[in-house]
Amino acid sequence: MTVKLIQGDCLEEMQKLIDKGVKVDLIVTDPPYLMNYYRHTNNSNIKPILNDNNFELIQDIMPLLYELLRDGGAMYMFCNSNHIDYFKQQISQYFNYRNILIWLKNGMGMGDLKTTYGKRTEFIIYASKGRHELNGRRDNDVLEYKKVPVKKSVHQNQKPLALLEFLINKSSQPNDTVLDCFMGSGTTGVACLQTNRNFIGIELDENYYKIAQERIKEAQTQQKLM
Amino acid sequence: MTVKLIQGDCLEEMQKLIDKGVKVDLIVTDPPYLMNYYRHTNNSNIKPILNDNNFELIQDIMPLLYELLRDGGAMYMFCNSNHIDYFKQQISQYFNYRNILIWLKNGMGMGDLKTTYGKRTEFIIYASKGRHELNGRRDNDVLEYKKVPVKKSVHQNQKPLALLEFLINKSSQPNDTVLDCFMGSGTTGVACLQTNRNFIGIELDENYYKIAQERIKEAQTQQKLM
DNA sequence: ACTACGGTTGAATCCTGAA
DNA sequence: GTTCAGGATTCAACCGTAG
Repeated sequence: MTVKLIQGDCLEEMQKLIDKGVKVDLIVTDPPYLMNYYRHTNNSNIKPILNDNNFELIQDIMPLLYELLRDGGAMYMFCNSNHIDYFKQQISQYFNYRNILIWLKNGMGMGDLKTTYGKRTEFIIYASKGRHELNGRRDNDVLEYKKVPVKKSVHQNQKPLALLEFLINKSSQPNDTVLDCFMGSGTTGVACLQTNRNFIGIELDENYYKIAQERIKEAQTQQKLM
Repeated sequence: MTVKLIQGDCLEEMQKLIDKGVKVDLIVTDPPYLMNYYRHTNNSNIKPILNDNNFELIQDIMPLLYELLRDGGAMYMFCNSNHIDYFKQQISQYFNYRNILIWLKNGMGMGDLKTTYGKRTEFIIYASKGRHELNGRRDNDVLEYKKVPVKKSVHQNQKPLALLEFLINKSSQPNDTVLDCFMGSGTTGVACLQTNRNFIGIELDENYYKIAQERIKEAQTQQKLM
């Protein structure tokens, strides 16, 4: 299995991959959610989120993602309910929109306690390039996985490993290549190692890039020991 | 408690209500989902679905709904994942978008078995006019209610009574007035009787209008007996 | 006539939950 | 246990019309 980690701007780096003729079999990624907020936590590893409502980024990555994905490949993009409309429309401009999957978490999110319902969900838009068949039995659109506890997490929005493994298993084969252009702390990469997929991960932030490197290296070491 | 049932076009009838100065405290409605397909069922009470992708209708009702709702009131609008982006954007043009609630059903939908995940969910967009406080404890965005079995239902997509009662209780007080401009078989009206709310229901289809009349009359009779 | 295109019909088909 | 019916769909075959 090969793991390729790239530190840099995902637009530039994806263009370089395209220029080299790279194709991937599956995209699994968790882009910035276009929100301005700070995370309230005592864990100093976690940085405040400073997206400037960067809608253009989401728009700009779509043609690159589409170009990089092989025909018949799938994409899973995390998204929260606030921007589901924008994400769905952007994705639909290039890909075949298929499902909105619901990640059903334990616990509730924050937000105004009196005027809104607690958020126990996050969305994952599933789309394909051409016809893509899912592996295994017919699962449904509700994926129930516990959150990674903040105390154990190194990234502000770390996704459960089992959830990523599920998506990878549904939509790719062993030895396929998976791309995550917003790698964060590298959970997708670890999931790829566990499921025998090659991985290409891109991350802009140096701190997260190093964390991802370490996590993936550690997972590789553990795998060799087994 | 007063129940007002109107047979007619909801655009025209809502305009008449506005002209009379009517205001409602809550809107709960289940509009056509803008889909074209035929339903496969043996229940002869249920008509095939023949929406002609009437996007304009959804657009046109928004200003009327907004005008009819009192300041501080809420709206719950059912929607499926295929058109969630369109519904959310239309609603956001007038209302304060608050949450996408997930109705978690039993069973799965149909559709391509190989390329899509089975749908176990439907969406309910919760929005408000100005600030609206929810009643009772803080609930979350996942509402688990079993489907009404087709054999027991009189409408193609009858919603569970308990689900409607939940929404009504969260966002209105006894003696408030609730509007449903796509009444269908009148489940919202029955839920209003159960929760001591006044009800205004509008339905275009004569067949469903009569069914709603009967169901609501029956619910009233049962209530008087108690 | 032959293709291209668009709109409509109905077959398919698997997991779930109720019986 | 085991059987059995049904689902806010998608796909593909099939027309009818137009170029």
